[in-house]
Amino acid sequence: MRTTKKSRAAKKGWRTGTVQEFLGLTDEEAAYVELRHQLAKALQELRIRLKLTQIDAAKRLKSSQSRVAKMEAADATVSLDLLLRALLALGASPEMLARAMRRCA
Amino acid sequence: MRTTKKSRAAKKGWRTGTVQEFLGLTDEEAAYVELRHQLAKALQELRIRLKLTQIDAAKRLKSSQSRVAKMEAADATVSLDLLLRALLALGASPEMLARAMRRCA
DNA sequence: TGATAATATGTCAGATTCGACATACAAACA
DNA sequence: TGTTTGTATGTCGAATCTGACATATTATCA
Repeated sequence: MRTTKKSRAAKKGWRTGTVQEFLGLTDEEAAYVELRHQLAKALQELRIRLKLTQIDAAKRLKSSQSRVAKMEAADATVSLDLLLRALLALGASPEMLARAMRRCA
Repeated sequence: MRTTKKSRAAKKGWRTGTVQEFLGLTDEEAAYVELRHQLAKALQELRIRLKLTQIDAAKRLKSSQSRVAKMEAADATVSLDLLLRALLALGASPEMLARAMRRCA
């Protein structure tokens, strides 16, 4: 964020800070959340690149449309386990996963 | 594997092939298993680098010694989720995780 | 050798996550 | 506008995963 935006916000009385601060997450919790979001995004991008609907994807994953939607939304009821298996099932390479992880840093 | 070893094995009547072939795993199943093993190994290496016993590690992870042992053994009852959270809890960087992923390729 | 510390394995009740279904919302087009 | 297609959200019984405990196995050292 350029300082201008932050200071403008301050002038208007907005409190600024990270989501992590706001929720009081530890570093590892924040990293975990971030990781989930990066993988969820990677999954959606991969599905779209393959020109699949969520229903198509669900078939390949032997799951349901609703669960695919939740995966892509990084819903709390979706485990990293499921996210990673979904990515692999759609043909994501370990290289691709590594890149998604890197994005968390 | 250098060819010499494989051909020597053949001479002795050993059948050679990958574990994947033997178990009849699909590519994605094999990748999933490999991923688990790489992360399990990374966890053990990290714990040892920190000079922690499994009991010490269990305390930091708010878990038990037996579960830590199973994590490091990539036991079937341990999810990728738990493995990744354990790694993060011991301070593994996304960079480190990315490196472990890449080792699967 | 035996004692002690570290790690591995088996089991289980409670917690979490799963696929599935119903249904709500949103975009594209008639 | 209504219809169709794709996506999001809420719920639930069944399946899976979890920490904990007991116990076995494997070092390490006296």
